[in-house]
Amino acid sequence: MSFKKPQEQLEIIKRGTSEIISEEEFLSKLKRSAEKNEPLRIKAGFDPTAPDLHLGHCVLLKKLREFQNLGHTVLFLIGDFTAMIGDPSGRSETRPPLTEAEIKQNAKTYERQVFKILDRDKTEVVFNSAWLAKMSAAELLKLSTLGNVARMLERDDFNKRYKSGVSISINEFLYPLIQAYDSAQIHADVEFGGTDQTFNILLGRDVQRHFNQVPQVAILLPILEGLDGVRKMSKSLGNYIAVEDNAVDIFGKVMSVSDDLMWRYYELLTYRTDEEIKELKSGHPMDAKKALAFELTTWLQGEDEALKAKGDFDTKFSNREFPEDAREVRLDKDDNRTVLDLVVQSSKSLKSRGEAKRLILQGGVSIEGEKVTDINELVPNLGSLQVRIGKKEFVVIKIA
RNA sequence: GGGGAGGUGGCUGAGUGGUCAAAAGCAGCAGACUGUAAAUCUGCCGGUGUAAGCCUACGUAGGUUCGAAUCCUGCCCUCCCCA
Repeated sequence: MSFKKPQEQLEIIKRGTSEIISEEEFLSKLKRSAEKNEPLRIKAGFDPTAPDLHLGHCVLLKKLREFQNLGHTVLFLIGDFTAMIGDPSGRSETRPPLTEAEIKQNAKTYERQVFKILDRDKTEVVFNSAWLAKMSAAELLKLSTLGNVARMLERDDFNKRYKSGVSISINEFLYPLIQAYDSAQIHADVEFGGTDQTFNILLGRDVQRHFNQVPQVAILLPILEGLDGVRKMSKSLGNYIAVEDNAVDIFGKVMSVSDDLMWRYYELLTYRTDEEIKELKSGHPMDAKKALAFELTTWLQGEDEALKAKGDFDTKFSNREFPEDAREVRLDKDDNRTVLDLVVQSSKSLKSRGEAKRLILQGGVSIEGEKVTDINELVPNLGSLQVRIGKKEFVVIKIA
């Protein structure tokens, strides 16, 4: 296998990254790889507790894929051992430790999602339990001497939590070290992560030096904002687009994003060149957004699904028509069925009767295109009815 | 080990015996406006009920009281100061 010129590779990888530490080191690694005709080992670590991958992860995965396209090997590291202990980092509530079976299950889910984007042939999936489970207490203690409290407290999130009086448990101090140790174990040439991983990745360099290895290069990627446009995309904030969302949802969620955020998504998630983006900016924002939605949907769910999703979106929202493939619900005859009953019986999204009542009273429900606001109005007791519940739910109700 | 502060709805955070299903903000939902944008404005925002009400809920288990998020006791958890 032959590699592109190191300088060219650097340019490709550099695009869209937030920082590379350091570029010179990276370049020399690329040079050596090309000379020896050996792929670089690119590490990316994942926590198996949250197997619901979203676009935030995709920023990283897309970059990894670019590396693979250049001929390098991705080491997809699943932090199963760390998950088994129960990682409390980030949030105040401690997560319950996962069982071995759960972790296996999650890892499978991971692979299913990840290979939508990564090249399976150039990926090695590794579990850190392979070496950590065997680690002795003595070795762990030795490792822990490589870090110190003052340094740990430099890390931004620790620092904030410490100052504001939020608890930090000892094992959280161990996590960065363990992650760093992983890098030494797998002899990573490069480690990838979001900018929030800076500290951990840099610590990896120290640990590798300790083991007489050439330290890994840190490649840091920007954090993708979620649908709200402010906070980072994350599952717990509910502002995410999951890799496994269905095409209609992906398309719809992208369309609901603000114009500003749309350009950010273009930059971080697509292969569009600067010129193309400029061109799009000069047109109507909605066209650009539809193009983005289509592109991302295609990426994750394939073109056929994306086409359907686009069609669906156009009928529902652009043309405000009732979609043809709306969900169908069959109900038995009932002479006394009110609008409220109908909505409660057919909706999937409403959690309580009170919520349904509110929705109707506020004008969020229409039957056969007519807005209905009287919850006690009786519904016709025959045939089929097109019912719209809230913004997103469309149901065809068949009464027989 | 000693001393102090605290744990409230998805989150932040007010509330120190009845007027508390609990202020305010954020998030969420709906309507108006639109490009299903965003921003803005309006309404809603524990469950059930047409409603009065009832049920559940202020870390947890008890207790005091006609009445407790509020007072007392035990337990769990967090933070600060001292050692």
